[in-house]
Amino acid sequence: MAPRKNDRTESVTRSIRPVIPPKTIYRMSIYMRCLQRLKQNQIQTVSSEALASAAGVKSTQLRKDLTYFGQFGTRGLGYDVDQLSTMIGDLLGTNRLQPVVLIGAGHLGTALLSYRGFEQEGFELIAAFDAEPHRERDRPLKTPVYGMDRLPRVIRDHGVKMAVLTVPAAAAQAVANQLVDAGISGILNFSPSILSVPDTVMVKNVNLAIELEHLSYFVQQ
Amino acid sequence: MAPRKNDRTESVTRSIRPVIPPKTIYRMSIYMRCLQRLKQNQIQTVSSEALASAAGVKSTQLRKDLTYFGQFGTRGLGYDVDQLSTMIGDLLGTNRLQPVVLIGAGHLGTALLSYRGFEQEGFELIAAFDAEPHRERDRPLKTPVYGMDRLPRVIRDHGVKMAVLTVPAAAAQAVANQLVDAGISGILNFSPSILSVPDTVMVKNVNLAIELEHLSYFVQQ
DNA sequence: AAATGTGAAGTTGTTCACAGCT
DNA sequence: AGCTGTGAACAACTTCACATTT
Repeated sequence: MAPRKNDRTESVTRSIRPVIPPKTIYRMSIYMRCLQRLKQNQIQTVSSEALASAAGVKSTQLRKDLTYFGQFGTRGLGYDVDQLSTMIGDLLGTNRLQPVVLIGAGHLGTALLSYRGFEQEGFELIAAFDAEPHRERDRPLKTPVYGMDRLPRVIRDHGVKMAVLTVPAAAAQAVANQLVDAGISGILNFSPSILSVPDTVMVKNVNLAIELEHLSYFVQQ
Repeated sequence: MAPRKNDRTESVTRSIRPVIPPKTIYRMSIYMRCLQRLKQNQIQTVSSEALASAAGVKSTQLRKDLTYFGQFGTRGLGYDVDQLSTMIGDLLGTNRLQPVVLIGAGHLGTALLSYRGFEQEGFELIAAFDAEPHRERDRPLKTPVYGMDRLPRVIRDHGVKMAVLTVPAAAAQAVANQLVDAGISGILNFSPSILSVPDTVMVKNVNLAIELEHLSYFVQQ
C-alpha cells in the first residue's frame, strides 16, 4: 500500500491510454459530427483550416488535439476524411453500436425515445424503465418500457454501460444508485440534481434551466 | 486601424460589468440551484464549504467566484442564503420572469413545452412556432403554436430576448437567421448543427449525440 | 506552395496559504 | 475559533511561430 512517487504521475484516467485533456476529448465528438457531414457529401480530403472552421474552433487547436492520438495528416494536403473518422470512431467507441438504456419514460424521456437520431451516431436505446411502466403514453413507442425490477437483468444480459436519466429530481439519486449497482459506468443526467456516484462512474449533466440561466446573463443588455 | 497596445487588455464581453470568467458565470447558475434548495428547507445561513460541496466544487473556488461580484459573506459565519440568492438572481436576470419562445414543435419541442419546470426558474415559454403549426400533436399544449410568419411580431411585442431551437438540423441555420433578424440575442440550440450568428448573439448548444459520445469514451473499459 | 506537427509563449482557470473579520 | 477574502503559486489550456514534409 505504500505509495511510490511515480505511481501518481498520471493518475485519474484509469487506463493505458495517454492522458488526454478532457476538452480535447469533447471536441473529438464535434469533429466527428463534421467529418460525417463531409463524408455524406463525398468529400475525401479536408484541411485543418476547413474542418476547424466547420467545428467552430481554430485550426491550430484541431491540429494540437489530433496530435494527442498520433499523426494523421499529409503535409501540403490535409486529412483523409475516412481515415480520420475511423480513428475518432474507434477512440470514442462509436464504430460499434452501443446499447443504452433510458430511465424515466415521462415527457422528456418519451421524446428522447422517439428521437431516432441516436442510432446514426452509434447508440441503440434498447429499453426504457419507469416506476409505472404501464401508464398511458402520448405516443406509441418502439422501445419497450419495463418496470424498475427488470433493470439489473437487462443491463447484465446486454452488457449495457450507459444510461440516460430522465426521472424527476426527487427520484434521481435513488435511481442513480440502482444504476451503479447494476454495473452502469456512464450516466447522462437530465434531472436537475447533482448525483453522487463512485468515481469509477462518469456523470454528464444536461440541465436545461442552467443553460437558460447562463444564456440569460449574456442576454441582458 | 492601427491597433494600440491598450485597446486589447479587456476585449470581448461587451458591457460595463467587470470581466467575469465565463466558467464563473456558469457556476453561478449551479450555486443558485443549490441556494433554492436551501431556501426550501428554511436554511438561512450557509458556509462556503457546505454550499460548494452541494454544488460539486471546492470551497475556495466558490469564494473566489463570489469575489468577482463583491463581498457577501460574514467571516466566522458564512453567507446569508436569501441575500446571496437575490444577488445571483439579479446577476443572471432570473428574478424577473423572462419571456422565451420555442421554435420547432416536434417531439423534443413539445416535450420541452410540457416541461413546466422552466417557470420556477424564471422563464416563461410564451409561444412556440413551427413551419406546420397545425399538424397533429401528441398532447394538448398550453402554449400556443404559431406559424413562422408571426415570429417577428411576437418577439417584438413581448420584448423576447431568448429562443429555444428544436428544429431539424437542415432548418436550423435558416431559422437562426430569422431569430437574429427578429432581434433575439440568445439561442439555446438543440439541433445538431453549428450555427453561425453575429457575435452580439450568444448560442448555447445542447447536442445529445455529442454528450453520449463523450460519455462513451470514458465508459470503454 | 500548401499544409501539418510541435516546442515555446501566452492566457485563463484553480488551488494554496494565510491575512483579516466577527 | 471559525470562516471569509485574496494575492501568489500552480496547473490547464490555447495560440503563436516556425520547422518540416509532400
